[in-house]
Amino acid sequence: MSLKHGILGLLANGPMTGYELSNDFNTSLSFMWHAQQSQVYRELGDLEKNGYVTSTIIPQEGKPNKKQYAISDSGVQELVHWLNEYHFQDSLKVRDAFVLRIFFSARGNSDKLKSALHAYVEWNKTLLGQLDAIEQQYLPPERLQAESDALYWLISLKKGRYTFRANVEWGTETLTILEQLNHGGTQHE
Amino acid sequence: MSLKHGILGLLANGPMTGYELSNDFNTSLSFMWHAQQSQVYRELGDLEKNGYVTSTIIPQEGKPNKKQYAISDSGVQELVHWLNEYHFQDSLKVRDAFVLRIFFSARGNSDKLKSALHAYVEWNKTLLGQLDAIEQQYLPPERLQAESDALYWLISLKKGRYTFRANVEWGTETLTILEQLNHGGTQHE
DNA sequence: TGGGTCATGTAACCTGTTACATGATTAG
DNA sequence: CTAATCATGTAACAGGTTACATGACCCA
Repeated sequence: MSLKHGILGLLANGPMTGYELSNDFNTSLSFMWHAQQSQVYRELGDLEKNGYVTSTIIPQEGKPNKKQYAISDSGVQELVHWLNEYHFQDSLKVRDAFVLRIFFSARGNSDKLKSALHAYVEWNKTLLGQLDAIEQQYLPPERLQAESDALYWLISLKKGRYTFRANVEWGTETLTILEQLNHGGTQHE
Repeated sequence: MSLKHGILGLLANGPMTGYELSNDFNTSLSFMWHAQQSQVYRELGDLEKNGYVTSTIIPQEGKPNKKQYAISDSGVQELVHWLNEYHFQDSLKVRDAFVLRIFFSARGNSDKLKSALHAYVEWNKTLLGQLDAIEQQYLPPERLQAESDALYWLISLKKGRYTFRANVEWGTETLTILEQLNHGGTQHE
């Protein structure tokens, strides 16, 4: 239900191609909504069929033609309607295969688990660094003063920070617990 | 891919019915893996078709018959194989419609947003309380000493705590930011 | 007498994933 | 010369959601 609205939201700031949209969902937006390229193209097809967006083909030289999508009036209407629903229950439906594995890990290999946790912590630190880069690129201080969008950008970004920081803290604490176990005696596997 | 292994993991501790499995995924396990009842029944059908589980019908009086599933040898094998993969990339693919909405909220109604955030914070506090209840019910101190499973239970539970706590902190900070905005002057909508 | 729990599922639909296909240009 | 980037998509499949269907028992 929401990739649709993610696309409409982006197009509300100006026309974009499927390629550009897809890149955004895989880079600067990936900490709040991730999507596959093939999914974006399919969704754009549906949106156009339903009249929420229109498309124009832009010829290019030396590169493949672009197909640029623009939001329609009914698209804006649909976006605003969705926006004001503000329910959050769906976003709390967790599906975390990594934690699920750990839950069953008495049957697993504890060395593998430790190195996975280490990589997990490092990766979350990398993600935190990416958020800093995004902030520097899209949210210079002068923009925060001038544009009302920028504040909501910043708030969303903070959500990513809280999440990844929590992951780092949990991972680090867990590693400590597992190390103590090893030194303390009883070893599984 | 992982509901399958979640079911196998639970069945590794003893036989269960679809109804019981489904309840677990909607209550005590929901902070790490959430699943619909209909999904559990479908998955059990597939697992049985592939020989990972076997079923026995247990007649009951005054209640509908139970269909109890037990894990097979190849099921255990499949579980252990999955367990030792330990990759975490999937669990970091975010899809958070609430944050996405906020990202576009310059076009939305800020009073609605504030009350939604308030509810979000309260709900996350409720979830934290549920984790405490789960810990008290399943993880009394004596069990942590005695059973090696219990440690991994606890670690998974901590993940839920970190996550929901981060949500509370982010929501609270965001509310403060939005309040200041209102008092400071410029109002959207 | 109305709603909750116990207990099984099916069907239709929507969303997400993986893999494939094409083909020119550009940077290392 | 090889890999990445630009740019479009399709097809098949896997996984998740919503709604429906049945029926007895228990509690307020």
